[in-house]
Amino acid sequence: MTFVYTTINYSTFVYTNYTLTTMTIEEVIKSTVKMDNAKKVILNIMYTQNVIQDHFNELIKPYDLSGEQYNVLRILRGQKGNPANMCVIQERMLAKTSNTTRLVDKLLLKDFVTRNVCPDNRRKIEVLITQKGLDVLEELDPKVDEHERAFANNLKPDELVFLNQLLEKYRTNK
Amino acid sequence: MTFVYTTINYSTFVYTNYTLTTMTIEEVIKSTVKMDNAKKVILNIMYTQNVIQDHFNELIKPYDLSGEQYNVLRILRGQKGNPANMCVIQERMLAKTSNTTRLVDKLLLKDFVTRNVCPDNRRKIEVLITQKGLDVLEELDPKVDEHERAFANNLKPDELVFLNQLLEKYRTNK
DNA sequence: ATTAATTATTTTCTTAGGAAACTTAAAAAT
DNA sequence: ATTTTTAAGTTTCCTAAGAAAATAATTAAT
Repeated sequence: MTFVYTTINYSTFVYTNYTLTTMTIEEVIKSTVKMDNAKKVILNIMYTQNVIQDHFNELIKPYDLSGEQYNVLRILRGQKGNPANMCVIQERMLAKTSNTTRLVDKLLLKDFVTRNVCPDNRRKIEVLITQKGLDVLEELDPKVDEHERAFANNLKPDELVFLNQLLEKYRTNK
Repeated sequence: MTFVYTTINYSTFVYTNYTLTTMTIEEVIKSTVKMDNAKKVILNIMYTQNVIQDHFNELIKPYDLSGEQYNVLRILRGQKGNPANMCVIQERMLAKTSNTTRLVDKLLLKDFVTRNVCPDNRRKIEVLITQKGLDVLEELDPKVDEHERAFANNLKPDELVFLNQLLEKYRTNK
């Protein structure tokens, strides 16, 4: 067991042979001035999202999928055989501003989905995930699970629950 | 005072004449399947970041600034008269992948910064915020404060502190 | 003193993203 | 029955972003 000492800036501690480094947001952005908690929370959320996303992008890089494309595939799998039309995909995505047509185009090129005009309402489009799309998701499943757990394991189960509640309450809109 | 009833999906309640709606992440993405907390936290962080960013983008839209550009201006103001070179700006930004040269180019076009080769080390660039840049930040200050408080007020002061701690612990890396 | 390696920044190339206009189909109104 | 309105997607135009290569200056190595 080794001990790591730092210049009090970082809270570094050693756990068997891993070095865990918890950095406050001020340390991350090397802030010189004192921030209030309202500002800190925003920066913490923005930065944490960045860390998660970078980690996730590494994970899917070998699969030639963007995060958004992966997300659309997940939505389509969730349909359990039923087709989803564009506006259904749109409303289930995290970033509502994304151009769904373009995302589905990309997935179509890779044969991960099919796209057909809905016979009942010819304005609508029916998008379905293919077996190839399901296969790639299945291959990714354990890696995504591990990615999620890697972060979640930093907290105790009840802390995780509380973090969810706090975030949901924090974004309550007026 | 009005009362709003929903189909139990949303936790909607009425506070004087505001309607507060707290949505769980499952409600937001209209998830049909049960998710574990590890996954929920990730989605909550990603989605909350989206909500904050959309809100902030509305705020700065009239000023012809992107969020990243605003961030760079903040870093430069934080230098209190000392110039910052590119790599200093880079390391203080939230998204480390951004192209700092391009960001500074944009700010230069608007006369919000100056850019000069460092006399001591001609590889380095000294970037300084101009009075015009300081003025636009000052004009934005109260609006940014309000933006931060609007979210922070959804939580009690100690909840805010705890949320910061949980996020910092959550992203601890191994 | 030259060559090699490193550091700091910029440029290029390609792909992605946002906003708004456009198309087509269905529903509603007269 | 025809016109108007609304809905669902798509396309276009323009700007932004990521990755990698390139440039230039400094430092290190032989």
